[in-house]
Amino acid sequence: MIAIDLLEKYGALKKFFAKNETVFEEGNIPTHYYQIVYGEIKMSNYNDDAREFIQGIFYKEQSFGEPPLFLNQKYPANAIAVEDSEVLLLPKDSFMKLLEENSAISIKIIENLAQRLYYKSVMAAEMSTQEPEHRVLKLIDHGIAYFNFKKDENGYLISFTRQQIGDLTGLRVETVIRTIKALEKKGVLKIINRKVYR
Amino acid sequence: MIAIDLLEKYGALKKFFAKNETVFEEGNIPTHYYQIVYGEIKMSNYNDDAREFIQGIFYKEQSFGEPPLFLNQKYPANAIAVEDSEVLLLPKDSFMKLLEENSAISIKIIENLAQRLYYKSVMAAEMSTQEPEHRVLKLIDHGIAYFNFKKDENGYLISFTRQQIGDLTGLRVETVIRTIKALEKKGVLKIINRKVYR
DNA sequence: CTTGTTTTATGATTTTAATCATAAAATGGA
DNA sequence: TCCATTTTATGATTAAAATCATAAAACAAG
Repeated sequence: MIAIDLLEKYGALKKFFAKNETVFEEGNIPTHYYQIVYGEIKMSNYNDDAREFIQGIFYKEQSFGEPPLFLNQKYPANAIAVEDSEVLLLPKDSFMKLLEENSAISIKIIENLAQRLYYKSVMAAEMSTQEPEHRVLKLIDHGIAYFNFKKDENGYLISFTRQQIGDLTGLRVETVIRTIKALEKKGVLKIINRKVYR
Repeated sequence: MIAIDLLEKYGALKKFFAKNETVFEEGNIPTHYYQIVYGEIKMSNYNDDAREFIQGIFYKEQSFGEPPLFLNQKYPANAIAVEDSEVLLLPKDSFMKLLEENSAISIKIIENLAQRLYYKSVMAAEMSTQEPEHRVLKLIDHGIAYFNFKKDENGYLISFTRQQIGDLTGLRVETVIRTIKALEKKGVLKIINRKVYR
């Protein structure tokens, strides 16, 4: 999102998070702007009986956790490293100073938030009113456009586990497995040794 | 959100929308920034079998429909006047010019988008993993904080119909009615001649 | 290479909200 | 004021996804 050297000019420091390590927790008050150098971070909630809902998955060059930072509100979800990752941390005050002094960055932040809001709007409508096949397909098609899925001779490889798809769509693993099978039967996607292609 | 005189300085014009009139439709390409002078506008989707999902309800001084405007993407939902309303329309080019020349407004836009993203995040987690009582209560408590619910001697009057609560939470009217009854029995809210108080 | 964990898989059963049916009360236009 | 529509309401039934149980395949860590 923001150029690394610009962030460092304002005092951002790199921090390493091992796989499964927590970056911040639900309920914490935000203190920093976070931007991934490399790796993969997920933001998720756990409900009363430990069921997970994944708010989003973020990859290199992407930022996360800004909304509560701007609002002085508690984090609504946890951020956890899905794999070994390096993240740039910039203290809030320095970040706000950076924004003030670089107006082009504000537009970038706006576009980024707008993009995430757009995704949430589309998925919210899907999750509330559509059946599993529709929901899973929408998530996959969104993933192709915005996550880093790679294309090969079989099509786009959907690099999510069935559990992750479930946690992103609010469905159970078994339902996702059965739904993906049904979608394959309909010919809208392929399963080649357990991997899903679209 | 943005001062009316500033908007008008950049060429914004007022437009009247009668109750139930459409402001814009899902699939349209955005051309203007919209800000409500007075009235009430809802944004919502209809799924394949005409079931509605309300993305949000907006009141005076609030703006709506910005995300796709910034992204040059189609509107993901319809905007309809819930009651007679007056809306300020500013063409996209003028709006972007306004933003460039008034950096403080960018921060306001960021905060507004952050707020809406925060709401969507919380509701998405609720809708995917929580039971009806939890979902309805979360919506009501959010409404108290961010919609214009009025407080009197009985508590906050929840000025949503049961149908609207259903369309905002992804539940059916009958389920909402039964859920509200159950919540009343538990003492977490009151029903005084069919009106809900919290 | 072995072992523990995660991922994918399938069948049977249960639960819960949706659906269907019906109606009284309230509201809003004409 | 009357009539059509919307809102709230309740009971019975159904459908669909969750849950439960179990296991093979794949993967990761030591």
